[in-house]
Amino acid sequence: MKKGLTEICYRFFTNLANPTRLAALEHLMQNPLSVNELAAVLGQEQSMISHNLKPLLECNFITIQKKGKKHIYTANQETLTPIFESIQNHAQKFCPTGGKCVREENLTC
Amino acid sequence: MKKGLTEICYRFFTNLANPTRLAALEHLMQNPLSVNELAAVLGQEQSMISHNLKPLLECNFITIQKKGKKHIYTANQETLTPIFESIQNHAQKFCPTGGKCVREENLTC
DNA sequence: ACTATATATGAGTTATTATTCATATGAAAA
DNA sequence: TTTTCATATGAATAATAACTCATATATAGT
Repeated sequence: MKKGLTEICYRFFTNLANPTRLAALEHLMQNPLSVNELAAVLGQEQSMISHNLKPLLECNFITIQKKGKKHIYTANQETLTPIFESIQNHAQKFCPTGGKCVREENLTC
Repeated sequence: MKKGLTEICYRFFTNLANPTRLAALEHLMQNPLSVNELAAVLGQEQSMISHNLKPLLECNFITIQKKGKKHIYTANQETLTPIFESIQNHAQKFCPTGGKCVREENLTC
């Protein structure tokens, strides 16, 4: 692990450690959506979606494409697909019962 | 992205979105260490290290091995190596200047 | 220009998470 | 069996991040 990666990783994980942003990404991974479309599908206020898309955009987890009034956001599949796959692998191997861990004493993973 | 993965990812990212835990992992990726060894090398209090190792252990990002009084912690390379590699890839491709992003308008990634 | 629509931003509040300090537990040595 | 060393835990405080509401900006249509 290179020097400085800790800092990059911290920004990376902090950015993604948010249920609204993850839910937004989950939808954007399937197809690009506008802010209001995301708000509708997630049942959240528009301003909350905008606030949460901003950091995702800043770290290029998503890209924006402005079509008239609408801002269409697209997921960065190149980055996100392998990350989510790694997490799925970890979950399958180490948290197989979905909420409980392999090791008996650890119940919150 | 499977249903429920958002929740797993949230725990995953929340757990890792912490500079102390990332710094600890950075060292543990190189070789297993005890709590006090980590405290020394990170210049942090023992209780803080213990507090931060706990969630890492709970999600099996690290494992513990008790040798007498000492508790030796080992990084889960299988999970962590690909994750950190993915992040490095992302950083190289999308944040090449280390702090500034590819897209001009995004300066905080 | 004026209105409607879509999104972004700011500031205040609330909620969550991290840190610290004191203390408890547990294992080995004297 | 009590002392020491190593780690863990609890509770209070401090720090950080999220959410909400009001409002600003920007684009397009009338």
